[in-house]
Amino acid sequence: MTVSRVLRTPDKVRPETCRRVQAAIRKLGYVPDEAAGALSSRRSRIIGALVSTLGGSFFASTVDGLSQTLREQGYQLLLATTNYTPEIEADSIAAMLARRPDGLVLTSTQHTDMANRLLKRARIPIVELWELPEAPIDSAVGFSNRAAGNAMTEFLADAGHKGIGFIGRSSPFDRRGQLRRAGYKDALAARSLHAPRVASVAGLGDDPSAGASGLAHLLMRWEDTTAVFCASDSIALGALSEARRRGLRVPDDIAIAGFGDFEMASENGLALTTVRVPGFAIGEEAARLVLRRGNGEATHKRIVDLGFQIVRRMTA
Amino acid sequence: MTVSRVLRTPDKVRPETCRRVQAAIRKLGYVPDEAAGALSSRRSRIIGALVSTLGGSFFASTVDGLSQTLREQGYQLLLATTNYTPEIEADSIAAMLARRPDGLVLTSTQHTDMANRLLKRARIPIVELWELPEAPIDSAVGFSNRAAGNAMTEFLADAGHKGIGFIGRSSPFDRRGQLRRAGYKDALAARSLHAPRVASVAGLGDDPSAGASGLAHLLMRWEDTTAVFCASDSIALGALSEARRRGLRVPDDIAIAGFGDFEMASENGLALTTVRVPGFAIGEEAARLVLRRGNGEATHKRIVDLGFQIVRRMTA
DNA sequence: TTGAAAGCGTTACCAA
DNA sequence: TTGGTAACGCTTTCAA
Repeated sequence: MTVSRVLRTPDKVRPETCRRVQAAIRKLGYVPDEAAGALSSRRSRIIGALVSTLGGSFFASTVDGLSQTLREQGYQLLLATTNYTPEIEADSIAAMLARRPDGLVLTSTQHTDMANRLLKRARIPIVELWELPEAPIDSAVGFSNRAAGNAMTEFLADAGHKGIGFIGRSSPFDRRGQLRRAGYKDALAARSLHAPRVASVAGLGDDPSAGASGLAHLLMRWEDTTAVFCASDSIALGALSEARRRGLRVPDDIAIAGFGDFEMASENGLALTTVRVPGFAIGEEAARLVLRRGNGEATHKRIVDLGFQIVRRMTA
Repeated sequence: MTVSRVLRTPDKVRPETCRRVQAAIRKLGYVPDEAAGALSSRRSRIIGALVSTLGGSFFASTVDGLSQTLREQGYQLLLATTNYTPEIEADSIAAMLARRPDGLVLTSTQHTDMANRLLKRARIPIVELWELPEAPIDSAVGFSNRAAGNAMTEFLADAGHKGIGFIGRSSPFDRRGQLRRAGYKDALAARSLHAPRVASVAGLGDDPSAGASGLAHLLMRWEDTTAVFCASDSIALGALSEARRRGLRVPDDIAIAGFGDFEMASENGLALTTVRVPGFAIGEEAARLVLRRGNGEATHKRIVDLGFQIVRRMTA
């Protein structure tokens, strides 16, 4: 009826009628059924997002940014966590596709064949986050983890360090961590410094204990290490606490740099020297991009580089 | 047709037919439309969740738990962030209701009148999280913030402290923080210790700088303060760093306790004495509860107390 | 500017 | 065990 018009295109209806309808809506407590609308119009106004986990600080702000921007545009967010498991991701993608979302946002970089097939067939905008893939499925928003790893290592080298270690996870699913490590290695090679000194800590998820054992490992194996670059601020915190336990002064005896610029890294917290990455902005931009592409604006840049920033504080 | 049965109730169909249908499904790449199913069956298999923000560590793990448990049960999660704004919450509730979710999960405790009306009328299970309200809208999963605040203050008093301060936010929307503070005051009164020593820091969201300025304020106003209880671990980190700046030994000169047991508080991180709260478990239990209530099992407990735990580490 | 009719892709219900 | 038919509550399209 006319009700639909009042709700979707109020200007196509006579003001008087409009008011009458709205009054009725209020009186009856009518809430339109978007599911029926979606079925009929073939637009769901839903965007799906897949993240490995919300813990660990990396993606939480991105989901915040996504959610906020989508809401402002009248869209809703369907969220699934994959727990770093490609099979769960594939299942979740299938489940989401069954809701006919107007777009999909992914933070993982490894997909099963099944997942790739589903994504291809879906014919909706797909945005990959937190990296700049060479061959994106559709489009991407993020920054170069490799360049970031490189930049921080260069920063440490510029500060005069001759022995620079790296602490990260060894998980094969942590593609981004591997890229940061690759950037670290690039820098060492470019400076002809020394062979890579890497402490790879087993397990998923960053946590401080990885930093503690990583620093211990590094210091035992390469005594002249004077700086460490950690793949996340959580790891850096662990390294910091291990250094303190050993009576090492930071940054004089050992410089420590993190990654992520989590809240705890701030001036009044750890005062951690780190790499700031635009987590929230990635979410906002992903929302805009997925909606634009959904509107058929295929002319836009497919890969958006939001950059990163070295933040110098007290630990390096 | 029979396809629907093969998908929903495979046991109601002859194995042979079942196989043929499944083969066809694969060959055609058929993905059922859940929206249409929802419209027809009046069950959407969607649960909506509203959180103030994912940043700040408190709710991220709860959403992880929710998402994981819902997925296991074949449900999906519609997520919205309200940015601590009751009006946004009300809008988001309306938007979610338009999707006909089978249940709603809320982390905020303040709702606008409009929101309350909508919630009442919805006739779906509503689960409130992270507190034990005296009069829940429907049901709740959490723990007593007041009891937790009380317990930590008692812990500090038991350790012999005679001057105990509290640092928290002053935001009126932070109901839970106020309850923790109330618990702190209860304990002081029960011990006949001293009048409350509260540093209320303006602003939304916990962050370390609140802890830094809070500690400075406390120490200036009440010189004989030897312990502070912070409304979150982030605040505690700020207090810790301020103490360090002042050359104060922790816990000898000043004991510092946090709240939340965030990752950074762990043994290899800050080694922070804190209150552990079951964030992930709240999410899991909320998922189970909302689904059970949706199945008409109205007999279950409406308020689930998951408790908390004082974790004694190195700072108090 | 408004209304009537025909779907959208499922599931519920009833026959066969 | 299977298939036909009628909703479910919208939007689209077309006619008035």
